[in-house]
Amino acid sequence: MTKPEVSSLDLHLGYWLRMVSNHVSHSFRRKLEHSGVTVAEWVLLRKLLELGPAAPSQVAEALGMTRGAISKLDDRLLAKALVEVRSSPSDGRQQIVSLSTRGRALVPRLAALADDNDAHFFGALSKTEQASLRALLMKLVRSHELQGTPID
Amino acid sequence: MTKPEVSSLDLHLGYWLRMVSNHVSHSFRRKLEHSGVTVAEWVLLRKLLELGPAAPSQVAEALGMTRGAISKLDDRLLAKALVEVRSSPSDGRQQIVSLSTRGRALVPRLAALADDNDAHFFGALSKTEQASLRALLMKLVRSHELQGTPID
DNA sequence: TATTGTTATACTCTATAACTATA
DNA sequence: TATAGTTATAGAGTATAACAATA
Repeated sequence: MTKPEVSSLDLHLGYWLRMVSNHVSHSFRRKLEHSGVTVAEWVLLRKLLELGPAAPSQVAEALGMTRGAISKLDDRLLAKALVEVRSSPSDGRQQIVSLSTRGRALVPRLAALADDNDAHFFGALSKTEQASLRALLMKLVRSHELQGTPID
Repeated sequence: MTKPEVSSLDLHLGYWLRMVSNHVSHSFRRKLEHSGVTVAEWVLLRKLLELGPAAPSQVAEALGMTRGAISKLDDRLLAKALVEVRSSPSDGRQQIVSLSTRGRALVPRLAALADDNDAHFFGALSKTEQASLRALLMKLVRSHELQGTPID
């Protein structure tokens, strides 16, 4: 027994991943503050731009979150007039959420902030390294069929 | 103008990083549940093993967290009898937190869970790819002098 | 009954800032 | 005064589960 103990104390990839990711998100949160939008809200707005008008449950599915969580976010975005909600003509239970004009105008500005944030953090890597990192992350996403962003 | 709009909608490395990291952490949280310890508590326990007996402020510094946050975590770990706290003989203000016998016994078991989790997620990558990912993350950590794990 | 969305409740994680007790 | 730690407060992010309306 050669003191195996905590074999891989500092070796967990998950640990480093979390550390880096948390710093990136934290920094992004700061950048978003000025626009009065949180990270979770940004992710939802961004997904809505991608999906177009969509039902909350569809968004929940796409983001890997619960309907309750999406409902709460929708409330906040509605209060900020960044999305619009209407009922489905075909199914009275269903709603359709879409970006408002204001929301559609805001998304590119937020995306620019995300660009800045990316540039700041990943600028420490060469273009080749950035591409490698992206490829590795995408491979993990595909391998596990990660469907969402449980922002958490 | 060739509809630049949200130029890099799906191109943000930060986005993918967050997605993967959140899934890894989420899965780890599930694994930890059985042991009655949260992710943040695990990180603190792990750091305490690394540092040995240490003052809360020292741990806060090492993890890039506030003293208030550490204080709360210490409370919880104390309630679970996983750490012990004593006053510094030399300075009445200062305290010294260390793993209890029970805590010391637990850490390797939690590390094993972290191993499992890593294996599950990063097993989708080859050994070479895992090494690349690690190297890239470490480069980012070093470049930005990330001192902590603002778990968040 | 099954499904859509809402709401009530409850955590975790963390920050900020005010406060207490030493030094 | 300055430092160590605590506490009060707040808020983001999210889950679970019970519920209402509609199908």
